[in-house]
Amino acid sequence: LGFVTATRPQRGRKPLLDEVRVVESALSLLDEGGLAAVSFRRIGQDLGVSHMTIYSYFDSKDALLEALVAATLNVPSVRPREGAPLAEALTVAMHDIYGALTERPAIAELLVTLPLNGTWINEVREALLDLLRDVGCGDARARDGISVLFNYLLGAVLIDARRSRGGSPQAYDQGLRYLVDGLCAELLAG
Amino acid sequence: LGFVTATRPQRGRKPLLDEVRVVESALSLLDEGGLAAVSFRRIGQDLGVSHMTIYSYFDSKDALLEALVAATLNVPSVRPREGAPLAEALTVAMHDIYGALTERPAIAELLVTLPLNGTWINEVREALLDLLRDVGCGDARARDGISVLFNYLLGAVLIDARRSRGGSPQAYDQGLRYLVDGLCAELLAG
DNA sequence: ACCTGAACACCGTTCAAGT
DNA sequence: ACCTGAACACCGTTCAAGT
Repeated sequence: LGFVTATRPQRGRKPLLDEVRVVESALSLLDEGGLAAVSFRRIGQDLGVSHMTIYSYFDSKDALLEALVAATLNVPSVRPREGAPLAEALTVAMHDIYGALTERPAIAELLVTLPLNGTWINEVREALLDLLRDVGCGDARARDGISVLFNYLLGAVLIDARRSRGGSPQAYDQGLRYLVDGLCAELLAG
Repeated sequence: LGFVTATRPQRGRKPLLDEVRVVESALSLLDEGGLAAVSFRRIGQDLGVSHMTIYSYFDSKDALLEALVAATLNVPSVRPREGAPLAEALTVAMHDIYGALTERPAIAELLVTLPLNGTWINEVREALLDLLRDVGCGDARARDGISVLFNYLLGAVLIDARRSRGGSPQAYDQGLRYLVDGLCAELLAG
């Protein structure tokens, strides 16, 4: 569960919990009962503490939810690999993020609902931007490209998650191909 | 506010309200304070009735929220116009839906959160499918096409709504062009 | 620094009762 | 059929008090 926890001076009583255990409990509640099942009271019950104890680790529910998003979005392939062609690197990264969000659609809902003040979104964003900048395209163009791809990714996850009689499973790859092709053609030509 | 209300036998007391007024109140609360401001209690207060009276018009909060989505998505251009080229008709319809959702981003969130059992989503879907079928493409292919476009549309609305330092305003049209071009090329060739 | 229960201000919804 | 207030089972969060 990759998110940073500052080392503390350890004065006073030893903590019963830590941020990771709270996040794990929250994620298991999320997987079982959806977003509605994630509450400070249920987490406290799950961990055998007062629901108020959770405030020792997260200042608010929004702060906890942001940690859930960060833990989910932390996939390795968004880190740029050297030497790989642009289209392939982009496609792999988008595919992995898609996979991570498809396994936990509620996290995609949070991506939409949350204020997104946290640092994690900027990290993911910058990593993807580096993928585009490596190929020598300008900053504004790279931002538009990321926006285009991420728009499509988020929409795909959210719709596919609750598809009743929608498109086929290949529909996502099909659209992604259109976008990557059009994007790369314009980037390399311009 | 285009959604159907069945005419009733009118036995017993004359209603104080009707579904349209409830929806209007809910939408004004939504525009002022976001989704969090939409509650049966506040609507009742706004309309000068008990919060329980709202249950006379909508069986549950989800039913009310679905009506809000239906009222917002009811844009004229999704109805097929005869003689217009496919790419143009699709682009216009997508553009109008995009505009409607951009003015009320919370409705896009609802599109994501809600179960979507209602009939309205099928109507919009069928209307868009007709646009594709008019050009003679198969049913499965048409569904995939709609899925691709709608994925992108929803993602774009949700991201653009809370964009802090994202892509430029043209980013949406750019991606839409890639998708429509790729889609039409494949449809007409295959 | 961490933990706790009571209390506050909200929810949606059920119920029983009124017209 | 429509309207209502009390009550129930939940929330997140503040507060004061404990270790």
